[in-house]
Amino acid sequence: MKALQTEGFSGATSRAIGRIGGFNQALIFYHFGSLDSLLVEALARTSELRLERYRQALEGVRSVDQLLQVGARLYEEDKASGHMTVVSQLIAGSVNKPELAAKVLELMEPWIDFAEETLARVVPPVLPIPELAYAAVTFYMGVNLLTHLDAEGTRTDALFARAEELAPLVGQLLGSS
Amino acid sequence: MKALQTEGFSGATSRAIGRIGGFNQALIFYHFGSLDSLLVEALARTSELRLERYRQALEGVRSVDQLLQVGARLYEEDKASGHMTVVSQLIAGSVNKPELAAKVLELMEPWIDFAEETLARVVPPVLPIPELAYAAVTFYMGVNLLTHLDAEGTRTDALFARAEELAPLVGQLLGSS
Amino acid sequence: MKALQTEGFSGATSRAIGRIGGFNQALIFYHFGSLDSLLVEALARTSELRLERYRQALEGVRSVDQLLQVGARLYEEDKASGHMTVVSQLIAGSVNKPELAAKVLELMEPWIDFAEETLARVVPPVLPIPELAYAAVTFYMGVNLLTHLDAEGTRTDALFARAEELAPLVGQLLGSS
Amino acid sequence: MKALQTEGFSGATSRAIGRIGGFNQALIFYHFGSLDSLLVEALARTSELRLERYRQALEGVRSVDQLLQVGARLYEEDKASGHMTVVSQLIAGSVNKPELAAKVLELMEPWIDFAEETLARVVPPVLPIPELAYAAVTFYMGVNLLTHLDAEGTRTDALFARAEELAPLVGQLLGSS
DNA sequence: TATGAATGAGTTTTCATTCAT
DNA sequence: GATGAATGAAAACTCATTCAT
Repeated sequence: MKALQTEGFSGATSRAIGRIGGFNQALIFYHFGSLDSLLVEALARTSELRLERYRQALEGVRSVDQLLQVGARLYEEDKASGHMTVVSQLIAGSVNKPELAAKVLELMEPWIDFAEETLARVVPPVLPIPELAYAAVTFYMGVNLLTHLDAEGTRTDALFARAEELAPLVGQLLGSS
Repeated sequence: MKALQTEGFSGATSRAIGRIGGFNQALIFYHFGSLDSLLVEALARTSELRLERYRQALEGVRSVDQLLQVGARLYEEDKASGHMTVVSQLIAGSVNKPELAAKVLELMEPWIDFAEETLARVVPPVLPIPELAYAAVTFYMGVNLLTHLDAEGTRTDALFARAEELAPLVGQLLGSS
Repeated sequence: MKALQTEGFSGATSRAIGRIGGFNQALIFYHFGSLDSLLVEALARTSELRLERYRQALEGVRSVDQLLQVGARLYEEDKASGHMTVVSQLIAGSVNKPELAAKVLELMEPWIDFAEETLARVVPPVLPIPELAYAAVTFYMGVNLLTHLDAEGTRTDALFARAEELAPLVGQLLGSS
Repeated sequence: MKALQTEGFSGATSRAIGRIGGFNQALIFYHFGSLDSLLVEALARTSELRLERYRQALEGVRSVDQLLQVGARLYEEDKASGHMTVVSQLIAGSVNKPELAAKVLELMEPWIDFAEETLARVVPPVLPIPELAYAAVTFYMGVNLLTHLDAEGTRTDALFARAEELAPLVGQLLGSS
């Protein structure tokens, strides 16, 4: 994960990973068979850990208002832990690697399901939950992708801040429908 | 652009580009000095062309309703032309290349400005236009990134379809605020 | 010559020479046929010019004393004009290029002859003039080669200074034999 | 060393070295990091070996006479072993490579010291030992440089032969001062 | 005379992966 | 489990040279 963060997908070579992790590069192949397998495994682990954390953090949430507040905190964690970079780098890096793409897609499914479950608790049922969930995930991918460009994260931070501010209004709007 | 689409950032090597374009790979360095310069140039060109197209397509738009309708069409064009892949691949590929990242960021600015101008015409002024614009661009980056995972584009297509459907409702909601 | 000085033999490429001289690299091939021909030509010209200058400066010299004094001045000129680097770089660069080596050798001959003529006027005839001349040229090649290592030339300068100082002594010694 | 001898500095490419040595060129980078490091290492080793040999061969020497005799034999060894070419090629090749030049210079220092020590034992103390030592090293660099031009070494051989012949005379001359 | 574009072979270096130990 | 060495393919980039204009 550290390698993906600092070197990007095309820089996350076996040598780089070995150097960063302080071990022999051949171990990657001994334990994982191939570089891509290691990367997928890294994605799988961080994905599972984060999903668990999301579940726990959002289980009590019942309003858009709360959702946005807790979401902002989770976003900070994702950023700090490097989870974000792993996700966006692997997605981007999977363009010409069908097997990698397939596994990434597979790991994305539980997130879409989770988004649906959560939104179902929070949003009036008139709204199309599946599409909304996919939109939320899509948006979050954009956040992932832009994270390193928007270096200090000022703009995205501002976004979340503003969203929290407006949350009551949104809740009201949706509630009124 | 074709190389980025079919091979991804890490596969868009000078050899691959030369092969796909049917010319000697050394020409890339003769004309552009480096691979990255070529890629940035490709991004700059498609970005400019698409922005021009967006301007023309959205200049008459005055409602969220219309915006979503025209937006769905523009999205289809972006996808078909390969513009999307260039964008997401270069952003993702710029993680460990500060100069590349800087240039990509530079090329993104006019889009954010454009999003602000457009939203200002379409959305009630109570809403925070700058944040909304950045959110829109972020969301679109997510769309770019997921494009190749969601191979036939079914899910994202569904998203746009649903959005168009709901556009009047959104307009009503916002209008009522 | 400037290219050989600043870039060395292996860096004196057609592109580098064109850039430094401010002309199109293809001109080298138009006018000289090949890179090596250009380099040989450069050596030939500077060699001829310097030999002419040496002849004129040393024609009146009749003692070791004077020879060392004038020699020190000629050495300074060689260094400043870049003549030295051209010589040493082309000799070194000719290791695996027989034709180049042959031409360089050819250009060296007049210098050996000239050294013999000059020494014959200056040194007692008991001494083996041809060997002494070759030794002088050899020594001077060493000076050429070391010039860029001994950056400010302090050590070689000290050598010449000391030699001038001791010249009368040497003259005496040789005269007494 | 063989590559430097047969191909010269600009021809001592990783491919050439690998081919001549009968190993994969990538090994150069695995073991030495860069081509230049390999070359410097080669110089360091031959330099150390030869210096050791020089020390041992010259330790008992107490007269110019003997010095020239032993020197001629050491010169033959230097030529046969390829030590000469390595030295001159690396010096010449370091023109536009400051780090290489620095390391070459560093490796030359012990030789100058050694020359001083030896000359101090052999030459009357009236003479300026440091300058004489530097002159000796400089001369020997010239010998190195000219070695491949003067293919069969006839002229330089003659030089040494003549010097041995004249050694007693020189000793006498110096002794008389 | 001069130029910009083009080329194929070359450069150093890095890659993922294998393998003997 | 772990390591250092090894490999062949490929990376970005540069080379001398050619050629049409």
